[in-house]
Amino acid sequence: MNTTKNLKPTESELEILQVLWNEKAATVRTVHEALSKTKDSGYTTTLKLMQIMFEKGLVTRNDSSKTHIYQAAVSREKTQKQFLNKMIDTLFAGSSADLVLQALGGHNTSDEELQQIQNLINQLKKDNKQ
Amino acid sequence: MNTTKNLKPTESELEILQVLWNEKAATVRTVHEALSKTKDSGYTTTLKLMQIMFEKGLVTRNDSSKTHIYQAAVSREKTQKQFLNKMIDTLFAGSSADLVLQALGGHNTSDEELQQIQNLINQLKKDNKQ
DNA sequence: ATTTGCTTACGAAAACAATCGTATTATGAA
DNA sequence: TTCATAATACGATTGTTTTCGTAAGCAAAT
Repeated sequence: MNTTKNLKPTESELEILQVLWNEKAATVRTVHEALSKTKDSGYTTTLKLMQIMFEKGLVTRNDSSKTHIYQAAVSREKTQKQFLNKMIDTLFAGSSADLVLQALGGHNTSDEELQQIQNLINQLKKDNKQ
Repeated sequence: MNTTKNLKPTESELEILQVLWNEKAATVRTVHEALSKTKDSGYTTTLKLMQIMFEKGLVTRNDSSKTHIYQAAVSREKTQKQFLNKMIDTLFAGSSADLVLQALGGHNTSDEELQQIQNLINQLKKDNKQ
């Protein structure tokens, strides 16, 4: 059984999670600084968002010192899967293959990446044979 | 130059577009009926949403008869690409390959679909050589 | 002609998300 | 100890999305 609530992070929450996933742990200040590169909202906005995320259980925090340290409480992979499934559902009529085709076409993908995907496909083909 | 405004459809608007893409053309009633299978909001809600979508230019409509006929004004492909890019950006740190790997793993993909993807990969590899 | 039923139009409420201003508190430096 | 700084807490505002109620129009059936 999984007690984790299945909350879909909002747009802004995703941006914050992105930073936390990269940094592993970070203060509001650090997160805000990172976000400032691409958007310009105030510090208290970031703070408030992170407090809300804490209430929702999207992040954990260590408040043993005055400056709290935050960590993501949901994994990158799980979140990716969550959004991917939603997207396949509402935008690709349930076909993950269509999504893959669309993602690969109209995009530059390096040989290296192609090889990675190739490997996975080979693996999946083998699995299908079982 | 492209005069099409680049509006990102909302969640509910996507659901409606999905129906329109499938049906090619549909009345509010038809769309609402289709949506009713998976959600339960009232008829006028669907109506209002479609009116808003009309104002935004997301759909066109033929109002020559009392019962208007709607069509999607944005293509499925263009919209897919729009969301895919956004997602790769905010959730996969810019790596479309990561997205593909995640979409293929943890999912059942038929041999047929795998073959389709395989073909595209071969094509892309060839293209990369140019 | 009147009623009935389905339609659009549209304002307004409710729900949700993002933003900020201000008060308060902890901490280290003067 | 006092002061300056930087942090949290949190209410309030603003903006956007979703929802619905109600009015008004049209058309077919009675």
